[in-house]
Formats: sequence, structure tokens, C-alpha cells
Amino acid sequence: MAAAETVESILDAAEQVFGTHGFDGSSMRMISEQAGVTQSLLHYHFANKEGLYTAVFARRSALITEYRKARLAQLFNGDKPPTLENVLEIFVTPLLQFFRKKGNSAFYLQMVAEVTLATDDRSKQIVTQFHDPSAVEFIAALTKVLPGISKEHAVFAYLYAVGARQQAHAQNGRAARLGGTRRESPYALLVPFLAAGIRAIVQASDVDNTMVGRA
Amino acid sequence: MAAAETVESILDAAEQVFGTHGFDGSSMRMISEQAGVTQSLLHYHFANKEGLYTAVFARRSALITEYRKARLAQLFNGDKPPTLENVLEIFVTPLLQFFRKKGNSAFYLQMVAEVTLATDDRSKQIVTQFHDPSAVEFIAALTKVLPGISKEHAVFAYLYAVGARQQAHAQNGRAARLGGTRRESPYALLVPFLAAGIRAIVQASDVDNTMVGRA
DNA sequence: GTCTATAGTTCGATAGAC
DNA sequence: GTCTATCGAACTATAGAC
Repeated sequence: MAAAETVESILDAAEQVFGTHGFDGSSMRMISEQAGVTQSLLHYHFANKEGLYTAVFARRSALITEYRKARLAQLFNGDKPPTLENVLEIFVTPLLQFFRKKGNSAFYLQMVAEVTLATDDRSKQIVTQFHDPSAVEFIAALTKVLPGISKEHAVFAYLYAVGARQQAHAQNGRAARLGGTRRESPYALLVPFLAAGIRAIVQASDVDNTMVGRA
Repeated sequence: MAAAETVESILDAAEQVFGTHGFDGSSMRMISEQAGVTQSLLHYHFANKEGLYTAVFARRSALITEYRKARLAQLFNGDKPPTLENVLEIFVTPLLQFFRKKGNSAFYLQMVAEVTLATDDRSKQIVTQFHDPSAVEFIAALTKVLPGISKEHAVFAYLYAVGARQQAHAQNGRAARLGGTRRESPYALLVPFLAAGIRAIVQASDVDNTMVGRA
């Protein structure tokens, strides 16, 4: 009956190993050793490697999506009219409170980056099931704070933001290599960067609409 | 003596397979079948899997870096003073002319995205050797067209741009899924988005400098 | 330079004891 | 629920013929 804790330990280990080496670079043996259990126990609880991989996303995504949804709802039900910056702050803030082990948030973000960029069916399925709901929320929020933006441009704005955020939290040491000293958080500039960039997209939308209106 | 053409065929096949399945998801067998040669021939020409992987980057990177370096030099030696938009256009333009087979540019960009986000030593080594030189060029160009920006902020601006561009050319179908109809190129909005975002970073730099001056 | 054949390792998954 | 033991497949790499 201590199985619940065992399952959590396995998921923690899987998160670390999958986040570090990717799906194909990770083996069930590596994960079982990291978790301190035998390999067959992984199959008992998660059937196969793909099931374990999916379970890592399933554990986090619902909580995170609901949390962000709640914060956006709170924002739009407040007294002051929400700004683009308010929405983007919810978007870029790392959600450390959902991780039991320090450092696992970086591993999970690495896993999200992998499936977001990959083209295979398994990755597409995971993004569709676990991450698109949150994306839809943010795209809707963007259209609320930016009435001039088109649906299609809001999608592009969201995807650009996803990409910039991925590089901001990349743990590969490239920023330090390119920039010498590394005193500043790459998050500090992200919100002003995204806000100005997305407002420029709105202007492009307006120009397009105007030209369509003329034609 | 037709070996040169054979080597190119192998590299084309490796580019496609590595770009589609990643380093660990690709096997020497898959690549040899795609190239229409035997597996041992891959070892004869490239010693091992890592050697073949590295060779794919080596074939493209020098040419691309030199091409961009030349276009930037041409830009800064022209009559008109270059704008941020001029620099960014060179940055976002896909370099189709360096690919023998149609579609391989997408595979190569996928490979670049993988090593740029990964944290293992092999990926770091490849980025350092083959992509950082081009990054240094762009960061220098940014500091030229934006005198107020700090070196560190220019690095962040460059990395944000890398991330946004990666999502813009992602071939995973997510934009279509989130945005309904897909009539517009995700590249069209990228330059105005990045230009406005980076100018916002410059303003943040100026504010920082002012505050440092006050303290 | 290109092939066939295979050695040696690691993998995902399962059977069965407790 | 967790373990030991192992099977069969797939992998990287190499030896050796031509």
C-alpha cells in the first residue's frame, strides 16, 4: 500500500532521466536505478516505456493548466483592466510549487521542449493532449487584452513566446559562454521583450485589416 | 573515386534521419538504408555514429557562417546606415541555397534545434564548435545597430530570437492545430516581432545604466 | 571503396517466485 | 507490490573477402 509513494519516486526518477537524455536516450534500466527499484516494477506500474513517459506529463500538466487558468480568470475578474504584461507574467513564471524535488522543474521543462519541437507521432500526441489546452487559454487571453489581433497572429505570438521562453530557461550554459559574466536572470527581460514584440504583431494585424478593408 | 558523391549521399541521408528522429532515435541501419549503402560503409567513411553526426554539422556550418558573415559585412559597408531590421532579416532568412535536396533544410534546422536545447556534452561541443561563431557575429551586429545595448542583454536578445525562430520553423503542425486555417507564413511576422522586442530590451538596458549611474 | 557476416553489448519486455 | 532471471530483438562496431 506504499505503492503511491513508489509510483511518485519512479515518476521523479523518470522526469530526471527523460529530461536529461530525452526519450530515446533514456533506458528503463537507467530510470529504475535512479529510482532505486527494479526494472520490472516500472513495467508493472506503467506497462511500457511510452506509458511511463506519458505518465510524467500527465502528473504535471493538469495541475499546471488549472493553476494558470485560475490565475488568468482571477486577472480578468479583477478591478483593473488586465494588461498584456499581466498575461505574460503568468506565462513566463516557472511553476516551482508543483515539483517535489528541487531541480525537477528544469527536467520537466526540458521534456516539454523536446515534445514541442519533435515531429514524431508520440510527441504530437502528448502536446495535443497535455499542452494545447493551456495554449488555447493563453491565446484567448491575448485576444482579450489585444482586441486588434487576429486569431492567427495570436497563435504566432504564442509560439514565438514559447520559443523565447525555452531558450531563456535552457540549462546548456550557452548564455554564459557567449556573454561572459552571467549575473542576470534570463527571465528578467523576457516580459518586456515579449510584450513589445507582440504589440508589433498587433500593428501588423491592423495594417493587414486596413489593407483588406481597402481591397 | 566516386567516393565524394557517396559521402554526400550518406550525409544527405544522415541529415534526414537525424533530423527526423534525433541522435538517439536514429540508427546506423536506418541511415544506411536511406542512403542505399551498407552499414559498414558508414563506419568506413565516418568511423562511428558520433563522427557521422558531427560531419553533418560540419558540412553546413562553415558555409552558412561565412555566408552570413559576408552579408553582414556587406550591410555594414554600404552607403546607408544599417537598421536592426536589416540585421534580423539576415538572421531569419532560411538558407535554402546550401541544400542539395529539397526538404533537407528543415531536417538540418531540426538538428540544430536539438543540439541547441540539449544539455549533454556532445551537443554542447557541436554548438560551441559550429554555431557559436555565427552567434558571436550576430551579437556584435546587434551591438553595432543598437549602441545602447549591453553585451549581456545582446546575448539574451540573440537567444530569445533563436528560440522564436525555432518555433517559427517547427514542422510539427501545432500552429495549424491551434490556429485553424494556416494561410500565412510564420516568418512574415518574425522580423517586426523581434525588432520591437529587442528595442524594448535596449530601453531596459538604458534604465539599468541610468540607475547604476545614480547609485 | 564497398560488400557479407558476425561479434559483443544493450535494450524493452515478460515469466514466475515470494 | 516487488523481486530475480532471462528471452529475443536491435544496436554499434569490426573482421575479412573482393
